[in-house]
Order: sequence, then C-alpha cells, then structure tokens
Amino acid sequence: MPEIEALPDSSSSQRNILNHQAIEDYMKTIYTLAQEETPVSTSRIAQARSVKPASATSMIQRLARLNLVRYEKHYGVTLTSAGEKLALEVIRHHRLLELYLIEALGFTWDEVHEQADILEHVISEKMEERIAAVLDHPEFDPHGDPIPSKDGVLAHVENQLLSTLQAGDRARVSRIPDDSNSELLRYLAELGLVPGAAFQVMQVAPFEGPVTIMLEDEEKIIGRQVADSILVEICS
Amino acid sequence: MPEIEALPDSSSSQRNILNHQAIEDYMKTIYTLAQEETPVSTSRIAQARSVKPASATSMIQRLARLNLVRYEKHYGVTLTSAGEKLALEVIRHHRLLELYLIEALGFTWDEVHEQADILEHVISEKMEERIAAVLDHPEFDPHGDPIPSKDGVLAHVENQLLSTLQAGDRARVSRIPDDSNSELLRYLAELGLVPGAAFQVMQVAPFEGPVTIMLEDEEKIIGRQVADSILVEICS
DNA sequence: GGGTTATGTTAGATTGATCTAAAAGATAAG
DNA sequence: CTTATCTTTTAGATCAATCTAACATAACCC
Repeated sequence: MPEIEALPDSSSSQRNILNHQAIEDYMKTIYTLAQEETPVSTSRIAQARSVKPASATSMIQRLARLNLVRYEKHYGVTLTSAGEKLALEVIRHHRLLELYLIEALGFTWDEVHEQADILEHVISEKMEERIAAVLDHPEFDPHGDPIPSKDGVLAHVENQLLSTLQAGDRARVSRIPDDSNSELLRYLAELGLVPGAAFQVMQVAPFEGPVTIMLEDEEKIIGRQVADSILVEICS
Repeated sequence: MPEIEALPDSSSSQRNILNHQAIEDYMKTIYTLAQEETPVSTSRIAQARSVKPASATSMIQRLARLNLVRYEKHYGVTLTSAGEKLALEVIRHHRLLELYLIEALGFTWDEVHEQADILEHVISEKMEERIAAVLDHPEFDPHGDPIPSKDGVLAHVENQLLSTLQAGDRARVSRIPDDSNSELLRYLAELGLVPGAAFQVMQVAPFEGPVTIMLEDEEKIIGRQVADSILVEICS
C-alpha cells in the first residue's frame, strides 16, 4: 500500500523535521518565473536552478504529488494556492533576513543574498516573528523588494526600468534585483543609487548610450546596461 | 580509480556548497562523548544521535575516510586534530547562537537549543564573526557552557554537581546542560538558578532527599534529581 | 575454554536529489 | 504532411543517510 507523502505542514507544531530545502527552492523559483510568464516550462525551471531538465521534471512531479503545483505534461506548471503560500513564506524569510543581516549584523548590501538563501529554509516561525518585530515589520527589503506579509500579501509598486526614462524626468530608485552580482551592487551603493534615492535625468544619450543623472547635487553618468538593472518609480 | 572525498575545507572561499549537516552533527556528538570516555563506541554514538548502530558504523567509516576520526573496528573512535577543530567550530557556532538568540532576538532560555542546533551548520564565517562582535566576544553561553574561541580554545572551569555540596557551602551556578528539557530550564529560570547565581546550601536531606538553598535571601528547596542537573563552582 | 549474550559490522533495500542517455512529444519549415 | 529540431519525459545510475536482517567479534561467566 503506497504511502502518500505528507505535505510540508506549516501549521504543524513540529516543523522543520525534514529538510525541505529543495522543495522550497523550487517553489521560490517557480513563483518568480511565474511573474514573467505562466505556465512555467520545465527548461526555464531547470535553467534557473542550474539543474538538468530531467531533474526538474522529477521534482515537478513530486511537487505536483504534494499539490504545490498543477502540472500538465509537455505544457508546464502553475502554482496552486498552497504552493503560492509556501513560496511567499520562503520569500518573506529571505527578504526579512536580507534586511536583518544589514541592519542588525552590519552586513553590506552585496553580501546578504547568499546567506539569506541558506537561512531562509531553516528559521523557525518564532525567529521569523522576532526578526520582523526587531525590524518593526518592514515592508521592503534593502533591494527595494516588497516583503510579503505573514498572510502572503505583497505591497505592489509600479516600476519601470531607469533606462526607459527621458531627460527631465524625476524619479526615485525603487528596486535593484537582489540577485544582481555583488560587483554591481557595490558600484551602485557607491554611486548612491540605492532604493529610495531620488534623482533627475539630465540626458539620455542615443544608441544605447549612457544616462546622465543628477543625484544629491552631483552629476553621475551610468552605462545603459547598468540603467537596465535599476527599477524606478517616477515622481509625478 | 577511486576519487577521494574532499575534506570539508573551512578555509575555502566557497564553503557550504554541500550540506555537511550530518557530518557536523556526528562530530559534535563524538566530541561531547569523548569528554566522558574515550574511545567512543559505536553504540554510544548511535544512541546519542538516535540512529541504529549500523547507521553509525557507516558514518564512522566515512568520517575515518575524511580523516576526522581514527577508527578501529570493534574498538571505537577518537578525534583527529582536524576532527576536533571541526567539532569545536560547530560548538562555537551553537553556543554563540544560543546567546545571540536570547540577547538580540528575545528568545527565552529554553527555546534556543533547538534553533541553534539547526543554524549552527549554516552560518557563514562572516556571520559567526559579526554575531561574536555584537555580543562582544563572549566566553560563556547562556547555559554557562564555555564558547570555544576562534582558534579552538575553551575556557576551563572546575565544576561539580550541586548535589555533591554540603550544608554551609557557598557556591555559584556555573552550568546547566543546554540539552536539558525545556520544562526543567523554565523551572530553574523561575527559581533564579541560572549561571552566575550565588547561593548557600542550608541543608541536604539524606537518602537522596531534597536540597535546601538560600538564594537572594529566599529559601528554595529542590529535589535531588534537579540538584543533579546543575553544575556549580564553590566560592572559597 | 566453550557457550551465551551483547556489541559491532556487513549486506542489501529505501528515499531524495541529482545525473546521462535514450525515447517520445511538440513545433516549425519546407 | 512529413521531416528535422527542440523540448520534455522516462529509464536507469549514483551518492548520502538511513533502515532491517543477518553475520561476526568481543566479553563474560561458569
């Protein structure tokens, strides 16, 4: 008689007995990819997780058995509501941890992603709660990403790429993807281009040329590639 | 040609790629058991880790291949210096984390063990360092256990069981084993019997009877079993 | 010193997460 | 509409950590 695998039960008093790292990582990946395009294909998941497609297929099948995703062969996956809940929980952990590592432990912007990626799977409910309390229940992480609330609600911000602005526009940095490489993050921190920073676009050179901005009374010139990795909110 | 498994290399820049949880847990267990009696037998390890002897044997063989223990069939294991170093590293993590969870995140005495047991395997060098710094490089954890220094040195304190004291003795609580059950820890905290607390023994009832102590001008009576779980340092 | 008991080890199975290689399904292009 | 290509799935292997069952060694006791 085949045993049915138990769902990772977040309401159970004895959580974290099994290491569900892999499951949680896949869920996070699928959630993120689903933002861009749904359903999510096997190969996109495999690529994002740096595994072979065959490995992704087998994990997808397991996730489907756990009712975390709906899966149709040769078509793709979508998250179930249980799946979305789990993904948001992990993302909440990740973002709270990133902020905490900076605020409480003096990490720098570019160092936190890696450590948060590990810790996100192992902190207890209690620890999540205490971290959130110490940080005064923040809504955004240091990269400007919204932190899902306990019940899975995400603040929604209208973003656009900095590179889409025109000369004269005033805007505020809202997000830098937290998986950008560390070099870039350090560079941006040095320039002062961190979430919240307000600036005005002075000039946008044609042919994918550099963008000149005025930030804190200083002119900064950034390449197009950099401008493409910064999300902003226009100040109207 | 058989590949030799790589040693968990703490000096490597890319640590924590593989989950060496199991290895670290065994090393910690063996280190602790070796304090009591050496060499450490398979069954003691198996019992401490709540696995079957067969499982312990196979892990021991792996640890021996990694040069973390010396192993002689049917005799037992002893730690190599690399093994002791690893064990002390994990113990350092554990004890720093226990203190940190209490000091920085408002955990209570009885809650920290479990969470520290998980976190100890996943915090980076950097995080360990920052936690130690925030705590001002403490020498003892909240249960009175010495925290190994970065280079593996342990403060040594001469301890004895509270139950071995005699009426009239003055002493100070030095340690409560951190794996004592939570009930007991909460009870002791309530009584004020925490590391550092100074008291005088008033009476020791015969036939394994209760011990009466004077602590902060209040008389407390504790059972023999409780007295057996408290380590003290005589104030001479 | 030889049998009994306790302790340890080996053999073989299982589960999870990965892989490679091969087969099957979907897509696209003449 | 048929073939070539690309994507996905299946089959089967590997490795770590565990288990059970069976075997081997050590210890102990008369």
